Amino acid sequence: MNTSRPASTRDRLLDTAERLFAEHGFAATSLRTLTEAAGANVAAVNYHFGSKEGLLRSVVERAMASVNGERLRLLEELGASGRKPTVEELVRAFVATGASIVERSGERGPAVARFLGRVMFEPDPAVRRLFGTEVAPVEGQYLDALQAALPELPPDEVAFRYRAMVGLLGLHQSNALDDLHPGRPKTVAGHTRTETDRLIALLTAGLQAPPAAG
Amino acid sequence: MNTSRPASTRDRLLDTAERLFAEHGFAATSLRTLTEAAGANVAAVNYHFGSKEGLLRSVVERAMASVNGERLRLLEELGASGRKPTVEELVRAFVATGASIVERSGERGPAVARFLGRVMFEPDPAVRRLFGTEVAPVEGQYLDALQAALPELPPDEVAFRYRAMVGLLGLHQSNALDDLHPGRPKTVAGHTRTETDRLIALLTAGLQAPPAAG
DNA sequence: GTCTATACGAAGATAGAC
DNA sequence: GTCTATCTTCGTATAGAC
Repeated sequence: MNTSRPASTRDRLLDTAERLFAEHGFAATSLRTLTEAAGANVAAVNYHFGSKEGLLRSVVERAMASVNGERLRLLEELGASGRKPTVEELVRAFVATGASIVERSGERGPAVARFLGRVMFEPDPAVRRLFGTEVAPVEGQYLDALQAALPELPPDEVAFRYRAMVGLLGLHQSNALDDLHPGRPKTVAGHTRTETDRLIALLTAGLQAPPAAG
Repeated sequence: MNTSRPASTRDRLLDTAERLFAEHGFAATSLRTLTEAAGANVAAVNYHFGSKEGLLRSVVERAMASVNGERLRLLEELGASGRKPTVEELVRAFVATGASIVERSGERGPAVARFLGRVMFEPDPAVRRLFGTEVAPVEGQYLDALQAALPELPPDEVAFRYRAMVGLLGLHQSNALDDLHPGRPKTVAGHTRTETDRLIALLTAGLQAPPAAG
């Protein structure tokens, strides 16, 4: 019934892993469940990716590739006009990219967003570092642009706020905050357009706050 | 060597669980490791707490009890003066409490903070809800106070920003963001005073942002 | 090269004897 | 209250079919 099911075992493993890791997290997803859902054998993971963590690495890399590309493209676009990008433009470019992957990757979209959001908060620090390695290429450029837009702020503070932005976006994407209110109805797939706008509004103001009275 | 080691198996289990859950997370901490470190038998957990999750519940309850008490106390103190608390005062009361438990609980302090920060982002939604249930009592009062301080904002938006505050504080306490920068030296125990101030500055400005252009 | 069937050793939680 | 025995499930390794 799923006509778009990828032909190769390798691709099915990547898709299934992305989906299940997004749903249940890394540790809680067993290779047996995963391979069964992908219609493959347990050993296929080891063959194609070396290990469970190797599979995770591949999923992260694939997912981040498009996000990184899009972020750098937007950053270039902002700089192309000649004038310095504002804080709001930078925040919007960064956050909207996270939100837009939901549409960009077709039906895989929501899983990609949720998966990436989750990876940054996995209990295992090695898994989190996996994410850190993948954002690194974009990070430098965004930090520079933010620093230029906030010249009165010391670099330490800019870095702190950048990290807060990344973290809050991750929480937003993983829907982790929804469970914090017991009564709150949980969002199923993504987030409404207005929730993303709310996040951008909060971050734009937060990044422009006067420096902390150390 | 450890002269302050609690006498009862139950208390030793609570302390050890808090410490190990803080260090490695819930799923990654095996009952065998835990009970061995606590000088108890594997089955002791089942006897005292019913299950591994029952143990977690007890640890969460104990840890949240002091935080909740302190937060309500501060909120009352702010309201006692007669005038309406400002956004900054509310943010400071909420965030500083999270940071202050580090000192308040003696040598257990850093573990408590890290543990609580971690619980909110565990992959298992049931675990996250455990935390949600425990913050609930304070939540209503803080939401009311925030809404009073931000009368021009719709309740939805106030709730969104409150959740962002809780989430960002959790990230701060769990040090999850440190691994996102590969080169960054990891903080060992807690956070510097200035990092907490930075968080307060960012949140205070973020919460006072103009409403999102929905 | 791709993939499957199956086996292995370690670690998990729990039930029931004591 | 404690300990042990047991049963399950995990990730990985090996051998070979196509």
